Amino acid sequence: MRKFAAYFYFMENKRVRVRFAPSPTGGLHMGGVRVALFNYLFAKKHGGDFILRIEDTDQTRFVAGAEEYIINSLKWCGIEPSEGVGFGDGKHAPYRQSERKELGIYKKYADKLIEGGHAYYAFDTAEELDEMRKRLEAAKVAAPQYNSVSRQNMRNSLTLSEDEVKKLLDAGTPHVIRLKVPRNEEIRFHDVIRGWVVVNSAQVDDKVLLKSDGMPTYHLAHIVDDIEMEISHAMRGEEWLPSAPAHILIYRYLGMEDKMPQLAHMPLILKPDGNGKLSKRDKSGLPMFPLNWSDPRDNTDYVGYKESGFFPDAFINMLVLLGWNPGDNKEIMSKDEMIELFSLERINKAGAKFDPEKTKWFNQQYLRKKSDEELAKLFLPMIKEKGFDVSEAFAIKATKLVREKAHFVNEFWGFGSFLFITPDSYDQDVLTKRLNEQTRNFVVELTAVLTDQADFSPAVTEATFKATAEKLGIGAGQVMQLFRVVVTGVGGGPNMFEIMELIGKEESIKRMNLFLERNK
RNA sequence: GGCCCGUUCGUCUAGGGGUUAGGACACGUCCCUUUCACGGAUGAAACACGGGUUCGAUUCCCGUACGGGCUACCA
Repeated sequence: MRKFAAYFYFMENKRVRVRFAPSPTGGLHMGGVRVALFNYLFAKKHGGDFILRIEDTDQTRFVAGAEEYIINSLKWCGIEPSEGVGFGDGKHAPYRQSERKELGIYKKYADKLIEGGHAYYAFDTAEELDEMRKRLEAAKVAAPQYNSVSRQNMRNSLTLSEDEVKKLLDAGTPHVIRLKVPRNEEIRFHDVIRGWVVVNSAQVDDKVLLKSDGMPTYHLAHIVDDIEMEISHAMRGEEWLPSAPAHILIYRYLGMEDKMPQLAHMPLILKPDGNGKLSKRDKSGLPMFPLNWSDPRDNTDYVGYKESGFFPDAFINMLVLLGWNPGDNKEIMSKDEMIELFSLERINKAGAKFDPEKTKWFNQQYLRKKSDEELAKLFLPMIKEKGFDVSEAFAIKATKLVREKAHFVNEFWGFGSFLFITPDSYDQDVLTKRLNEQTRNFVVELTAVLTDQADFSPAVTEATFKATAEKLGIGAGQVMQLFRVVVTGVGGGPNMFEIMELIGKEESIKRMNLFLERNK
């Protein structure tokens, strides 16, 4: 408990404000959705704010349409920010970093660090940096990087004279601003999920804070924005853990450690087979994106969960349990229940492999909870697409029959096309096994009896079926599957007598006669 | 390579100094059922390894192994 003392202290004193801050460099991957989800749940749980900030500081990687895709994805998932790009500006607008850069917000902080002696100008060209790295590698330096040692041999405001620096600056020489990381200092920080983490500053490089195009890097930008937007908790992927010490230093040098959010580095989602971080090219057969995404960079179309027939609630339910659990054995949770049960302390440390099978199971669970009416609304357009103009009432009855074994609504047609189409072929295995003179006679007899029967309700037709079998001295079980093939063409499916009721007497009799004609 | 993080059934996980190590997915068997599915029952299946600490370690500590992440004027 002791380890969370600081955290609880924080909670009592500051309004919870969290953010999801993706870069518009491509479609929002399901790993990103999960980070957004955890932020959202935490904000809702504590009655706080959830902000969408767009971190578009890398102009070379900007992808048109990515921002809109992110917004649409969050909407579909029901993870709606209360503030930010696409969700209504709050008092901290703008929420796009490129726009904030125009306002000079980041430069101000970078200058403050320079003034304090904690950052410096560096004029090195890409070639010079490359050369440095090669030199260090050749010298077998364990960690070749721009740091307290190597910067002494580079062209920066720490090695150049004041006059030279001024001259270069006045001449508009391209330059960056780098963080001046101390040579040997223990940097200690607390992570809500991982506890205390200690890193020596010798491992941290002199990170670029402001790029030569005037844009801030992530390192500077997110800190400035988190301070200005009064972020209370910074939840992000584990891939940020190694740069967290540099971030601690920046807060410290800015004199704003008191404004630093609580850090929470979340475990990554791993590939289902083999190892490694889940990637957009995963071949598990399941989507990696919430919505269809056409990537302009590689000209590839990626299918989405939505278009694959997933319910958004099932999707986020699956996601929330990758690295978090409520502590009991509860697995199926509504969004409100997730909010109620969510806590940062119950997030795991280890990465979680994504399981496609279980993902499908979640969708099945949600499908089973929906009414025939709800599902029929989704099924009806698919029926019409196949060219069958049936009533909603018919679709509801069809849904009732075909829903049982389905994981997805888009499987309905495959499980019950015979409800709409008169079969033109029959399961040969069943015929080989079950069709003989005696059983064919049974079909002849049953057809005759049913033709004269007005009441086609399941109970009545079933009784007739059994009575006819008994009369001919055949067990009902002997002819049931054959009869199923007669009417539907296939050997499995929903209750036969309910199928007959739905397709109606006329169609049923027609199919039986058709079968007899085709199998003399 | 260096640094950081991690390691309970195949997978997601609960648990935590003394437990028959629990649940879920998937898999096997049985029951229910005209079939499939659902449901029910049941089976197989895990504390990475080695040292400590301790009366006792899966749980705490240290190593090792393995896995992951980072190592850009990308986020």
